[in-house]
Order: sequence, then C-alpha cells, then structure tokens
Amino acid sequence: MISRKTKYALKALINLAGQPTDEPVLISELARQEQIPRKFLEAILLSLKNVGVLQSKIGKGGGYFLAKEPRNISIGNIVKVLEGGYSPLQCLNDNISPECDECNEPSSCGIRLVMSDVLMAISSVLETTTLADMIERSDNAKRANLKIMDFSI
Amino acid sequence: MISRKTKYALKALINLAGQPTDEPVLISELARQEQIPRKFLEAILLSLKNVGVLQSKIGKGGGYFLAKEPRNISIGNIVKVLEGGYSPLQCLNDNISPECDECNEPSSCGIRLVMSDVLMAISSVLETTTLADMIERSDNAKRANLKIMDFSI
DNA sequence: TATAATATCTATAGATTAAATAGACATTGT
DNA sequence: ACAATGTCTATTTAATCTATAGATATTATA
Repeated sequence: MISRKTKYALKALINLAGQPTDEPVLISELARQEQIPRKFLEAILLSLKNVGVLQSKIGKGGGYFLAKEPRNISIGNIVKVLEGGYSPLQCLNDNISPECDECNEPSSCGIRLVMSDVLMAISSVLETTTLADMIERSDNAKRANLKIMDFSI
Repeated sequence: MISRKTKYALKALINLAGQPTDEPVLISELARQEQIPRKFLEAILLSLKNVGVLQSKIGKGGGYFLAKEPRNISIGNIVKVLEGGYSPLQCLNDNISPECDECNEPSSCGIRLVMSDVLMAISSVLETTTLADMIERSDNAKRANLKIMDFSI
C-alpha cells in the first residue's frame, strides 16, 4: 500500500507537469490546489528536488518546477524516493540489505523466491510508466467520460 | 511491504505442509520451531482457520493441520487474509471501497489507473502461486546449493 | 468423573511508523 | 531595506503493528 505521502507527491507532479517550467509554482499554491497540508508538502517537494526531479527558486518570485520532462520521470523512481522502495520484502530491497532478520538461508527461502517474482512484476510496471503516461491515461479517461455524457444527453 | 504477521503465517504453513495431516501440531511447538511469539501465532492460526485454510482440534492431542492440499492454497489468499489485501491503493481493494478520500473522479484518476496495472501484476503472481509451488522452489534452491557445495569440496 | 492438555477469546500494553504542525533561518528580487 | 519565498530542525499527534496476559471452552484419558 502506497502512503499518503507518495500520493501527494504524484498529485503535485501532475499539477506541475501542467505548468510552464519557466513559471515557478508556490508551495502554498500547490498545497491549496491539491489540498495537501502545506508543511507536509514542503518536505515532499524537497525530497523530489534532492533527487533531481524538481528544481526550485528561492526568494521573491520563486517556487517549484519540473527539472525534467514528464516522459523522463518514471513513477517507479517517485515511489522509490518517497517510500524507500517498493519491494514486498525488506531483504529484496535494492539498498544495502541482503540480510533477513528471521531467515538464515536467503538463497533458498521460499517466501523470498516468491516475493522476488512479485517485485519483478511491480517493477516492470512502475519503471516503464512515466509521469507523461499517467497524465495521458487520465486525459484519455476524462475524454471517454465526456463522450459518454454526450450520448446520454 | 508485507508484514511480519504474514511472514509468520507463511512460515507456519510451510511447516504444517511438511507434517502428516492426521497429526495435529501444537501451537506452542510451531511457535518454538519457527521462532514466532506464541500468542501472536495463535491469532494468526485462528484467522487461517476461520478462512478454511487450516483445521484444528481442541483438547488433549489437539493442534493445527492443513485443511487443504498445499497445491490448493494460493499465496495470494494467505496475503489477503492477513494483510487485508495487496492492493497498492485503498480505492482498488476488492472489498467495499470504490471510494477515494482524496479523489472526486476515480474513473479518470491517473494514480488509480497506473496502480491498477500494478495490482494486476501483483495479482497475476500471487494468485497463481501456491503453497506447494513455494515449497518446491525452496527445495530446488536447497538442492542447487548442496550441489555447489559438492563441487567445492 | 477428575484432571491435564489443548485451542479460543477478550483485552491491553508497548513499539514503531506515518502524518501533520511549528517556528527559526537563508536566499533573492525589487 | 524589505517582503516573499524556499530550507531546515524539532516536535506532536495519530495510527498501526507487534507482543503479551489471563480467563474460558473443549476434549482425551486415566
């Protein structure tokens, strides 16, 4: 289950993707529009900046904007930044930890073998889907909804 | 990330799958062998019983045993019982909730559309993998490890 | 029928993590 | 110089996960 924090991050990114990159957006404005607690959003945006997804400008006229094009921002990367990964098992995480607390023989642990398949399945979706894809799919769905409305009138 | 509870459940099931079904295993014995807090394990086994995966016998000579063959127990089912589902998003859960707290138009929510793909990817692995598969893969890995040992001697 | 062995149930405590808030500080445009 | 902004550190609150305690119901068997 992805956390509220990650959902906030994705919403913020979708919003920023709809803005011209030469016009920084205020944290407070983003927070208001997306109904995200301002201080919480601050921390989120900062993480995304530190990892090169966003850029910011301090001072008057400052704010946040995308550092890359939406088609070069994978959803997997965003989830990794905010959740610390998306592995179903700690011991399968990219990071330092090939260690299992409870398991003395990771290489033949059945749970680990199965969850490794799950991880690959998740990864194959999240790493190939970009912010641009997500927005496009949403737009398509909106159009489809409108079309249905038309017919029903 | 799956919880410790689910890992305990899977370990217990692997253990029980290795026992004859006409010899109930004591909770305390299972807890000792798998190093699971006894009272915690009690609750886990009870959930698995209530959902028809395990059977129990009360009184002297009682204990727990599998209610079905390992090849008829999907890992997805176990995860669902103990985690309440494996959807990355609340609003995609099997259960009652096609409601999003934060989202007024689920049908065109980009996050939801993408996570729906993730859910399908997870599901396709977890629902097709059984307890028997998990054990088989573990056994194969153990054999492979032994073989490597042989060569290195 | 008494007793011991067992699962079942209800309640609660403790630990960890997620979410939200507060306020001081640093930077920049005008 | 000043106002507008992001940055940083710390704290609080809430939720969830993990673990524990003890009373109760059921059963085999001596």
